Amino acid sequence: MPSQIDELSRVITEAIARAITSGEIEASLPDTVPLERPKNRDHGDYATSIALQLAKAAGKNPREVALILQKHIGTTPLISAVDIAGPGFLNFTLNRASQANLVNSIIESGTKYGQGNSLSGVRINLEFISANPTGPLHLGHTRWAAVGDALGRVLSAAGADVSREFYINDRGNQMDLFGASLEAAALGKPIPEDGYQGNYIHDLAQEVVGANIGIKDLPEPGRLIEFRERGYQLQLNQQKKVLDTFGTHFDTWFSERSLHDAGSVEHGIDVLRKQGHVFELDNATWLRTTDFGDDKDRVLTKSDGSLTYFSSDTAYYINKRERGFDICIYMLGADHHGYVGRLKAIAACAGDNPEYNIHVLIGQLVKIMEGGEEVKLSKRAGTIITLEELVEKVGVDAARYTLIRYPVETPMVMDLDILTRNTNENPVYYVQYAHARIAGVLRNCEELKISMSSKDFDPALLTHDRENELIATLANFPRIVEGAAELREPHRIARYLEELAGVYHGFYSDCRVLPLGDEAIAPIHTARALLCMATKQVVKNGLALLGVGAPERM
RNA sequence: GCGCCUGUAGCUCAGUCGGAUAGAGCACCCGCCUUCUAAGCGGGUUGUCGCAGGUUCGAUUCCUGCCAGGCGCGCCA
Repeated sequence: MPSQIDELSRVITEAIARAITSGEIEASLPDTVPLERPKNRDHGDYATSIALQLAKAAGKNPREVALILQKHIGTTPLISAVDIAGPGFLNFTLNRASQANLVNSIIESGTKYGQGNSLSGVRINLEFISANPTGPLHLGHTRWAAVGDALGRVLSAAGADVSREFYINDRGNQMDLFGASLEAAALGKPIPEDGYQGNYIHDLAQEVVGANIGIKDLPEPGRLIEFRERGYQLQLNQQKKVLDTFGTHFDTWFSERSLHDAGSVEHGIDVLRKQGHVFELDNATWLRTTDFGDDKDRVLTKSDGSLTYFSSDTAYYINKRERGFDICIYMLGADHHGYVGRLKAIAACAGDNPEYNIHVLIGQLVKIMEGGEEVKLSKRAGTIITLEELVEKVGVDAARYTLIRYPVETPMVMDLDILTRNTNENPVYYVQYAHARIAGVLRNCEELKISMSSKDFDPALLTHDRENELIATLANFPRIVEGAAELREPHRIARYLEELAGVYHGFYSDCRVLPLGDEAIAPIHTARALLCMATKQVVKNGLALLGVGAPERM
């Protein structure tokens, strides 16, 4: 079914064309017609500023242009009125009954309503969290666990072929430090100065010892390696388990070591060399990233022959592209924003388009408030808040929803006290409550044997302002999903759901769904029940995109 | 010094190609459950959109400069 927007856009374009042919307006036909939902409902269902834009070329004042277009548009089955307002806006009021047909099509589409194809055929590699396997996932990781997962769902809904990937940083000095820290903890020795200090190290060390009898008696350097490897596996499994309970799943757990073992790093450097951006200096091998806007060139192979972390990054990117991904999305913390330039430069050096093939999202840090005070987070002092602790305090749904509802570039503040309260101070309940409320109404409809068949649906009955507003809001959902995917901003889904829930609650207050008292069952009850059903579907679909539950009862 | 992010109501924050009277929740005040879930609804109060210029029919939005806060600038990983 063509959307209302397409239909309106077509009607307006044709009107402009007629106005041009008749000589009333001198202008060229615009490529697209700007159409928006006016904030103020008095301004109709849709509005366009096209007259203001054409006015310049036409040499007429905008209201005159609007008047001419208005004449050429006339009315159609979809449009019941066209008004001119303000400096020259054209405001469209749609036929309410024709809009109400949407209810049936939402119910037919079911879980598919909201999905689109704006990204169909695009293969996307979505990498997020990518923590070191040397400790529990903390708050920063948790923001990505929620947002990254939601983004994956949103991109899929837009038709993209998405693969979620967790890059395991299991190579390099920090792994040895991790091993040494575990070993020291197990032997009752002081943890190395720059080692891992948290309490979890001691617990983990005990776990390693318990599962590997005799490990404490191994000779060096085998003992340290054994602690490192056993600890690595346990810690990684713990991360996987926690993410699983959080509802965040990955298609691929990609080990940095495997990149080296497979010779991918050398291969990556070769690829870049062929592109002509690799050079030797001071006994080291460099990538000339400054050719593409990076602030300095980067070392791939150090003068002692060892490989840098940056060489893994380049190899990994090239590996992703060779696996067939069109777009590589990276989600990084604010403390890594310096990577954006060099990652883009890697893509450019590989001969790709950094504006298309690579997309880096930078998430600002999360501040935690408890008891009216900021909780200071420090790895060293062991005062990190883990994903597990957060979930324990506020639950999966509240944690996910709260982390998702803000744009990632907002440095957000999480107030644990508010999250813990099951009140409407927490927007997740506001949305979930709407879903549960509708579920309750529908249960009652069933009990009263109100027909829920689409055959008995009469769209002409849904003409109340509240009904109209609700239908208009439901109609926006596909656009919201598409926009969220396009802009990589899943928070738009959450904001939309809050609006939808509000509109539904308004409808609920003013429009009685069930027959009152001994009132006979009439077609209006069926119409409203189906409107409820469509709304429930959209709330459910929206929450599913966020990975948040849609309860039938609360 | 250079770079990225942020600055909108008392608080936490929305605000996609520039649009009409700048919004939501919380907080505060006043109403609404003898029949659908009151975790709700309706009404009221709240603004130098950090500051100063520029672009134009029109700027919270785009450009420049400045101020404030956060983060970052390794042959570390």
